[in-house]
Order: sequence, then C-alpha cells, then structure tokens
Amino acid sequence: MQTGEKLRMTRQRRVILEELKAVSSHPCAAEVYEKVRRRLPRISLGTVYRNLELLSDAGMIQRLDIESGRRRYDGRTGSHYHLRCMRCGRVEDVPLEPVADIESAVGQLSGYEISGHHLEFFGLCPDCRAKIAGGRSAGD
Amino acid sequence: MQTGEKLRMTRQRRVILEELKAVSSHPCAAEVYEKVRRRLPRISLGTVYRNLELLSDAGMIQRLDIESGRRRYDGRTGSHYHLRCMRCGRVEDVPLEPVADIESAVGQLSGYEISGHHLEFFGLCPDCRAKIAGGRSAGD
DNA sequence: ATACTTGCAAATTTTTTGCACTGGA
DNA sequence: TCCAGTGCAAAAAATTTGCAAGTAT
Repeated sequence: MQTGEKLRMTRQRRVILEELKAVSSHPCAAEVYEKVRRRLPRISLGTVYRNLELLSDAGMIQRLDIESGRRRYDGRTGSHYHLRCMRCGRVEDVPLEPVADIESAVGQLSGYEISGHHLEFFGLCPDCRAKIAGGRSAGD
Repeated sequence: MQTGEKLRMTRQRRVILEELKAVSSHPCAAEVYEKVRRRLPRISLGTVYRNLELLSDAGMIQRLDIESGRRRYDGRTGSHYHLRCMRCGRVEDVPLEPVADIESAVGQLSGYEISGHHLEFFGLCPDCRAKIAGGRSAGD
C-alpha cells in the first residue's frame, strides 16, 4: 500500500529486488532464493521471505495470491492481469489494459470501499496445447 | 472440470456438501471441519480435506485459490466473482454478471486456450469501514 | 463381496520467528 | 556508532499420505 517506504538497502535486499525485476516469471520465495543464492551463497531462506514481504509492503514489488499453497511475487508493481497454465503452472502477464471503472460499480453495489482488483485467467499455454495435441498423453 | 463424476455418497461426503451449500461464506477446510463435526463428531480433518478435493474435481463445489496460505471452498459452482475484506478476511460474492467475452480476447492475444477466469475485488467491508471511521483504532 | 472411504497419526511443505551477531547509513 | 537486518535453526500452520478397519453399492 504505502509506496514511499524508506528501506535500508542491504546487499541481500538489492539482489532479491534485482533478480525479481529481471524475470517475467512470477517466482515463489523458494525460486527467488535459488536465483539469489547464485550471487549470495550465504543468504538464508528466512531472509528471502522477510525481504519479499517488506518489499511488498513498501510497494516495490507485488504479492500474488493466486495459488493456495504458496505465495508468488511479481517485480511489476503496476496493476495488470495474469494468465496461468493449469498444466505446467507458469504464470504470465496478460497483454490487456486493466479496467478501472468496474471498481466503483462494485463499490456502489456492495458498500465496500474497494482498493483494487485482481483478474486471473487460466487455461493451457501454447506449449502444453502442443504437447497434448501432438503426443496426446494428456496425463503428466 | 468434469461435472458428471460418479462419487459414492458416503455420510461424510454428503454432510460436507450440505454444510458447504448451506453457507454463503467461503470457508477453508478447517472451518468446514468445525461445521461438519457438529453433526459427525468422529469425522477426521483428513477426510474433510480429501472430500473437498474430490467434490471440487467432480465439479460439485468450487476451489477458491485467492489466499496464499489456505484454500477456500465455495458451494456455488457457477462462475461468479468475489469480494474480500482486507481487514477481517471475509469473502463475499459480487452482485455482478460475469463477463464472458474477455476470455476469447485474451485467448487470441496470448495463444492460450482459456478455460476460465477469476475476478476478485479487495477492500474494506462496510463493518470494518464503520469500525475504522468510528473508533479510528485501525490496528487489529 | 469388494472396492472405495474413513479415522488416525505421522510426514510434507510453506512460512514465520527467536536470537545473537553483523553491517549500512 | 547503533539499530535494522542477517543467518541459522526451531516452530507454526496447512495439507497430504499410509494403513488397517469400515461401508456403500
């Protein structure tokens, strides 16, 4: 929420942020940990978790609660939508402009004070479509 | 997906389904367990987890992956949207017609075969707005 | 009768936390 | 300097799973 937080920029924090901004996948904490570890071998998983939360709170990255078992993170902070492949699990950004005006409509109807919305599409990515069509071994 | 599954209807399964259909909240497994336990005191949490997954697979209920740490379930199976209060955590249905045609647009743009979408709004529910406005003790 | 289900408990998986030490502003 | 930040390891929290016994069809 509060976008202007003042965070002390430690080496760990910076590398986590850089690695997250560098990818367009939407990694979970463990995946960020693996990437960061290549540059800072002694970093701990706990530090990665703590920083991902702090960076989210500071508005420098975005939390993605679209899976039940694990939280994913997104280096893009602007509002945008996601597309998830139900077969391989990848999460991509949707090339579509966010709709802003539905929020006020929902606010009126519900009495809520709306502060945002998430829109997520799910289906099969091109790769998985090809695999299924070709080898027709739909099972894993 | 496959809505016509043939599930053996055990007592546990039926009660879980009934309790879930009876509420408009969107309970997690532990909450369903508590409700069901009032009618079947010896049911185990594992059975609740197993059945919620089976019922979801059979298309008789709906999985809600809108929180990172726990999965919620919805007795309504038709496509509809959700509204979550960021303060008290409640999840309600949105009184808004699902938009169907955005799916084909996204499919065209992305190359995905889209099978559905989730739209979730978040903000403050009327109760929490009142509490904050009145007592202004925004903290828990 | 016989698979499918259940209860129970242990195992997994993901995330959080306590604490003494370290390093950035 | 000095306090926020870190590494490490243990604790929590949510979910899954193995297995012997029970039950719906």
